[in-house]
Amino acid sequence: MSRQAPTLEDVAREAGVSRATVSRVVNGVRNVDPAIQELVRQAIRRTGYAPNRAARSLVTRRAEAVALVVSGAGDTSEEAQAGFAARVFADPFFGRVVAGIVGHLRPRSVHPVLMFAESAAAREEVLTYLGQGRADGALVVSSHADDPLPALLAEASLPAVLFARPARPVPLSHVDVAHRDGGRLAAEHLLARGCRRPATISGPLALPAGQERLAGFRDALARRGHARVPVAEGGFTHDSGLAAMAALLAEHPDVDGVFAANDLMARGACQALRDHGRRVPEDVAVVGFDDSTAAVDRHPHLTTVRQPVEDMAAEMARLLDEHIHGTRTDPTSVVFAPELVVRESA
Amino acid sequence: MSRQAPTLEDVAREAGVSRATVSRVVNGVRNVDPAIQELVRQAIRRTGYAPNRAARSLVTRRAEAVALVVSGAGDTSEEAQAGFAARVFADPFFGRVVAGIVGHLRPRSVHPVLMFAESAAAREEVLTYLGQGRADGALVVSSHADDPLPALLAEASLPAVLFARPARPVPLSHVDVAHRDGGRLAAEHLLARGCRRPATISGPLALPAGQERLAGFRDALARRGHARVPVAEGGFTHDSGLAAMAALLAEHPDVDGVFAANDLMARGACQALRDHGRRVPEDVAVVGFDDSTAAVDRHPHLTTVRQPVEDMAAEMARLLDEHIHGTRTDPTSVVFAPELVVRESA
DNA sequence: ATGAAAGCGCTAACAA
DNA sequence: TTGTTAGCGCTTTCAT
Repeated sequence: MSRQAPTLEDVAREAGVSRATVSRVVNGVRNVDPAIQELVRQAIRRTGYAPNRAARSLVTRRAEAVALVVSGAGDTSEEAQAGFAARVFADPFFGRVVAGIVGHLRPRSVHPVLMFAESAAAREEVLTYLGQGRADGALVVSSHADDPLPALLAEASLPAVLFARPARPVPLSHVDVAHRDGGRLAAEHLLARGCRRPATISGPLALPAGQERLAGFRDALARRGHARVPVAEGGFTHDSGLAAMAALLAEHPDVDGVFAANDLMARGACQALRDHGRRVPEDVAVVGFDDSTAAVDRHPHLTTVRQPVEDMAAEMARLLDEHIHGTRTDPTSVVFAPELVVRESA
Repeated sequence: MSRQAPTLEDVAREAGVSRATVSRVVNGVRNVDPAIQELVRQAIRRTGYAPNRAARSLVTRRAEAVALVVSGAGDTSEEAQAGFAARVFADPFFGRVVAGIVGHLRPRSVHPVLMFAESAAAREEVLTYLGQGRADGALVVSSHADDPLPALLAEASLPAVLFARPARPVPLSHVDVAHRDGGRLAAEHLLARGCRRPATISGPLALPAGQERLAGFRDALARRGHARVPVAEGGFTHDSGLAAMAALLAEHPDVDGVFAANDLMARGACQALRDHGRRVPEDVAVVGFDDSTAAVDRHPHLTTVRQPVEDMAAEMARLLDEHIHGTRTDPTSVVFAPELVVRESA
């Protein structure tokens, strides 16, 4: 709309040097006389020059941007799409992912482009976007077990890194947390505080995260003599946690400890427990998973298995960097250790 | 990393026409013989051609991307930054904004680049980013009353549209909801269902939204004979709502209706109420504001004043479009009507 | 209706 | 150390 933006040429003229020299100081390439460097810097300041990124990208073949794609599964209609974005963002987990990614990207001045891939058309769009070179690679967070996007990305050999191991193997790097260890941590804590009748609200068993948190919890309990542990499957949402807890209570009114496979469900469990006249943690101890904002956004603050999400997300970004720059070519998986955070609920 | 991407030139050779012709069919410019058009389309398919966006942007001077900036106020440190992103995303409100924006942007194949402007350095980055032409304009959502970004954007005459009227006037377009009308709706509903002792938990009074929702509520009540209404100021968070409700209860144990200036605080109020042995809505009716996911993510589902956030966000994107394309030059404000949604809590 | 050709602003050989 | 120059892939007059 406004004034015509100054170009390298303008700065060069202003400083009385060539375009190439200006380009060199802009890009911090050495072999430039300090005096001239200063001259150029002043000219840049005077002209208010800012490098045109399209021009640069055209020659460097790099967008300095990555797609941050939030991926679903189905062939959702336009209607459902709006809800999809809202739902994803409602998950307190996602904010930490973004924070971790931005933390890594920002110092490198690369920026995340937000994309949703909840339908076939949307997935196609992601591929096109990357194909056009508008982003150098993709960071993908799937919300479903059978998300087709990772495979598509791999097939097109586009640089991409996933959050969490996909349900079926895909030759793509990913980061994850040691879910089994997390389940174990929860079990041991419950036992250590004296629980005799532990139960669990698992995540969706179609997801590796759901299976493994459960397996870790069960194994640790089995090793300590609890062969059969009541399980109710949840869907990682508040309501499913509430319902699962109610079901558990109906079958086993004497439970005194619950491990919920995420914080949202733990919150739901707390509410169900209160609705049934049980105090947390006096009557029933509750351990969550994630350490999301949901863990401390109301009382009782949740004792929970912390996933170092920010670190994991930063590592995703780092891996993607390496794939983009060709420093790493083989798919790699980096697994982080969970950590028990003891608060009020157990 | 992989195969060299095909260019216009390649397609042209393949189809036996000139680059210009291929460009024309790619961009849907008429004046191209239908037969040749088909020929070119086939060549495109065969080669798997995808236009290089950097090259296109270089000549069109358009990035086909907009910055979606979430803006704070202070001069926050790096440390606090991580928390900032997580906090913003935790607000169920933000997901709807994103959904509305993406709904408008996607059909036009423009994409949102996520940026946080919570510190002076980060704000500078936003300006640079736009100055470099990496995005054509900015959609900004401020979380604080004294956010300096809008003024900076206006000063640099960069295309930008705000969500909500800024606390101090800035020559930038924005969308908003009629807060006063919303407050009035809440008051009338409470009265209509028989409340005799209404009170309110206001938003931060530094924000126009805080002031006006309160003013609308008060005015409507005053007109119906309730001259003095108990008010507790909250901070739009769950905890502040809980605390405010507790304070209200301490001073006025007989309240029978509460208008909370957003859903998060309404949830906090519900919890405080329950903690004090009051049933919702039997003993105390609660009305929220926003109709965010928080309104229905647990029981009782909230009766609330719905802000048509998706529509507002879409309108933001539309306005920005117009500013970018020069179809609109003067700052404009578009105000949406709120709507009462009656559910369980009142 | 189609083609030829001139750039858009930048980087990166290559020369000097 | 600095300058010259050749593109990067695309759109867009201007001819034809």
